[in-house]
Amino acid sequence: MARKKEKREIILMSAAELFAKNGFHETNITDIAHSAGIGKGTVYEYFSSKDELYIEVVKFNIERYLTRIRTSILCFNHFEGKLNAFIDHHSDIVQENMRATGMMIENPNQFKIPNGMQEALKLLLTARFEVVQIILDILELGQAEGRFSSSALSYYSDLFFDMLNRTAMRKYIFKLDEATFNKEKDLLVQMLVKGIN
Amino acid sequence: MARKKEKREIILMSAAELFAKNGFHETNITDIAHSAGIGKGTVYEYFSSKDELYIEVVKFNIERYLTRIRTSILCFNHFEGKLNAFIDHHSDIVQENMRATGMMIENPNQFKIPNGMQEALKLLLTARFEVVQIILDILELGQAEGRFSSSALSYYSDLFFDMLNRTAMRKYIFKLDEATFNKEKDLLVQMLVKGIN
Amino acid sequence: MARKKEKREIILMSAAELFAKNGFHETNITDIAHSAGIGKGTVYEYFSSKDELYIEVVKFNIERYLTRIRTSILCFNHFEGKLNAFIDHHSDIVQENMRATGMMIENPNQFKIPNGMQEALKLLLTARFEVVQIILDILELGQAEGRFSSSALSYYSDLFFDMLNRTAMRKYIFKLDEATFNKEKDLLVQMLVKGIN
Amino acid sequence: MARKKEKREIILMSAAELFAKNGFHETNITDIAHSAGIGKGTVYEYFSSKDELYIEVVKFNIERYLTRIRTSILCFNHFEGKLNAFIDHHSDIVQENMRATGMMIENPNQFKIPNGMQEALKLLLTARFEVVQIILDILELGQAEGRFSSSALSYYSDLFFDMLNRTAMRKYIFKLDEATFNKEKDLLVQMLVKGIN
DNA sequence: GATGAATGAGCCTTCATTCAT
DNA sequence: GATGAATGAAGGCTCATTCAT
Repeated sequence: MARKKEKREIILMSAAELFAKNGFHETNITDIAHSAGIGKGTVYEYFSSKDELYIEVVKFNIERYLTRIRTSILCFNHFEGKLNAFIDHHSDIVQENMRATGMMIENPNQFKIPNGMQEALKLLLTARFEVVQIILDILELGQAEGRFSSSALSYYSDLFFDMLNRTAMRKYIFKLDEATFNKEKDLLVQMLVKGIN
Repeated sequence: MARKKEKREIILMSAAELFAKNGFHETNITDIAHSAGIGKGTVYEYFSSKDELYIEVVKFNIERYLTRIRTSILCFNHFEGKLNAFIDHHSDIVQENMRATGMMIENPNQFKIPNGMQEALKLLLTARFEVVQIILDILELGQAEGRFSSSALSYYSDLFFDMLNRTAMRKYIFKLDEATFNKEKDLLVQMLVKGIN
Repeated sequence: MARKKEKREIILMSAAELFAKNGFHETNITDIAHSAGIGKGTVYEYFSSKDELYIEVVKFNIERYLTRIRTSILCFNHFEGKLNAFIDHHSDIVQENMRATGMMIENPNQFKIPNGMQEALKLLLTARFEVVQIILDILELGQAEGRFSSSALSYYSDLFFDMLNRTAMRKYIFKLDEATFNKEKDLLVQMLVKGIN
Repeated sequence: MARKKEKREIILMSAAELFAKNGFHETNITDIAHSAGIGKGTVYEYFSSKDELYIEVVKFNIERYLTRIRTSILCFNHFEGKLNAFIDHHSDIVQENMRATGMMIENPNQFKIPNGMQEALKLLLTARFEVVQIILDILELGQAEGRFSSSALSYYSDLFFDMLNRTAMRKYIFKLDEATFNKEKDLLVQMLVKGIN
């Protein structure tokens, strides 16, 4: 079929898709193996348990997300460029995720973690911290550019992640057309700069 | 033990606590019954299935939340008063919920819905809509008071719910002292009025 | 409601109907109580268990059947009259039972006994023995009247019960009209007297 | 242990035995698995549910019965030969079934169908129809051989199945010796030909 | 005597995991 | 390394029976 490295990745991606679409408990190993085109027992050659597989899926998703966001903002040098790139790619990822998983447009459980799975939780919290750091860097750049002054950029960065995420979700939840969505992205940036004006 | 009405409520509250603490799948009927101090079969005298019980818990939580928020803002007549009341009570509810359930302070899954439980999902989406409406009313009051002008209050109201929620969560996640938390609440309102400034 | 004696009978008849319609396991005490218009606990005032209730229902059915058959043949003095009365009343009982219970016309399980319920089984076997004795008396009368001679009337009596029962069932299974059914009753008696002829 | 085909059959036979001995409701999957020498979950590898397993057992029993009866009468060319072969094999099957299942000799519930299991009921009714057809073929052969004349062979065939079945049951219920049983078989055929003589 | 709320034993079924091939 | 048949723990749910009122 493929080399060891590749088969592991196939399982990981199949699992990522099914976990995203159906959640942890509603996804079973048989389905994952079937979706990956391999035998049930083979999953256990690469992952020691369903829990571990889930952890690896979380890691995989986080890595993919961070890599993409970081790459996307790399080629911009200024505040606005970086911020827009961040917003656009985050929105795209939300969109792709929803399309790929056929996720109910209204489903707010994108980042659901099975209770008690502490390790996955820690990974996600750490990842959020890293994302917020990226945002903070952008905001500090904006401040250096004189767009605004604030001694609370750390707080605002944290908040901004939720604001952006909600803005991206809104597009799909409310089936906004591109123009309206762009308007909302502007409103989001505006809010940073001068509040609800 | 108690009258019929009361026992239903006892089950509901035990279930609410366990579902919140451990999630739907990790909570079993035996645990709920045990926690409610009753026999397993008794749960089925009041709720026809685990799913139905879950739905009722969601309804119960929503009702409790909305009633409390609505009551709390009722006695204020102006923008700032209502907004602060909303913020304070939402924060308190988050705090109480976390204390009551012994929820891992880092747990972001407060509003997790088991996959496929469409009815619970709808309830939650409707509830969010109602909360956002409450926020919108407050923002419109602020606008009437001349605090700001905007033709996008609807969008900002939606966003504000996440901003506030995150602000409330931060207090417990980062174990902020009261002073710092109050500072962040101020920053939140400030952001509305004049952006990151 | 009624005197003790009467309430017992109400339960018995409700149970008889439900057991006949749905079988032992598919009938529960709640349904019986409801159908009898009393509380669930009250059933246990009159019958010590579901099993005992079932036994009593079997006794009740047997008694009713035997009484009716015996009464019906009493007023006839000769072979043919008694035999026809027996056939007609047995058929009527089968029919009534089916109507009363809304029994699937194709259901062959009229006399189903829950496995392991030895006492009910014994009652039914004893009852069959009594019915066969009634048939034997009639056949012996026929022999005394010179209709046929046989040293094996005991065997034939036993067989005759099944033959008659099947003949009665056929009417409902195949939805035979009255004329055809009467023809088959004639064929049944004929067979006794001169075989398939 | 055995190949897939064989294990399915082992489960089927264990289930057939237990269902026959104890009935549907008094037989649980754990017992079947234990009796088949396998784990409980394994049953569900071969049958999707207890109901399906029951249906398959009914099919299995019918198939076995029909095959055997058809084979046994095949090598006889004349009425009496075929009829006796039918009678003998039916009796043997009743006997074996009773021995194999340790069935209470008095148990009349051989063909009991759990209420509401419509599919099993249909299978059994169809099977009876096929058996009666076999009997009809034999009787028509007898008529062609001039043993008797009748325009109601269809009715008599239907009746004959019950007559024969009762004759076979009598042997075991009343613990008849071989001679008496043979006498009764003769009486049965005689009855066809010339009635209770 | 009458009631029905409470109970828990028992059963079907699922599914993560193992292991012989 | 790959497989999937086999397993049994675990959980939702039913219902006969009890007992306090």
